[in-house]
Amino acid sequence: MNAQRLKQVFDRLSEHHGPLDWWPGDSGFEVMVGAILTQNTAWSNVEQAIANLKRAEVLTPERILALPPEELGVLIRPSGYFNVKSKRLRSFCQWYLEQGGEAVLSAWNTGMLRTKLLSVNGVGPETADDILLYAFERPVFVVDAYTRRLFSRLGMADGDEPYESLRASVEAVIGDDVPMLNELHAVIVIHGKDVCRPRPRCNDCVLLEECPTGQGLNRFPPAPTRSP
DNA sequence: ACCCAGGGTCATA
DNA sequence: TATGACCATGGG
Repeated sequence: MNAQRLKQVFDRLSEHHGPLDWWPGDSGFEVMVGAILTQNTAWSNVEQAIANLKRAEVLTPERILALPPEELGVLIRPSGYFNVKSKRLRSFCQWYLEQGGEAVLSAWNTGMLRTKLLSVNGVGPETADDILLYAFERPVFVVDAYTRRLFSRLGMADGDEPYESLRASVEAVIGDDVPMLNELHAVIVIHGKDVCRPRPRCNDCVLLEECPTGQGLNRFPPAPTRSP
């Protein structure tokens, strides 16, 4: 990963979209719940689910566990996969309480905390890194589908590398700058939602000059297939 | 009607 | 290691 290029891309996206002040949420626990609910799901759907949890006054690990799984499913239904996510939320809350809550979890170093998060059923690498960065403010880079698409179209990555490979290459450039890691993932997501769509479509791409066709990032040809 | 969304698990080869 | 099926709602 070219350090100068990455920083240039960050600066342009940041000037245009930022500051975003992520993650939306009133507490660390709410961020964690949101990270699970937003798996492969539009955030607007997650907002409805979280609003339901708040209205029912059950947005705490104890209250969620005290809820019959079927009722939990009804509350989070707007976020999709509600049977799966109901089970995942319960697994996470049980783990969270077993571990002793947020204060105790905060005492672990980042590597240990990450390993612990990944041991929870329903918490994969991206969800774990969402939680580490946005709930615990640890210096990790979150890799998601938007990241792969953007870096791939910019020729900065293959796009289908292993998660850890892409994460490490970005962290090697950014270092332990938590505010920058926070903002970087945020602007990549917002840019992805607004402009860098799966299908060729250019709105007002701030990376216009990166595009050889002069029509914006979305008119980039598909990533070149790598030779075996 | 179709595409997409801030993934993860599990079975299979 | 690496595919593929599966999970489900809501907005454009």
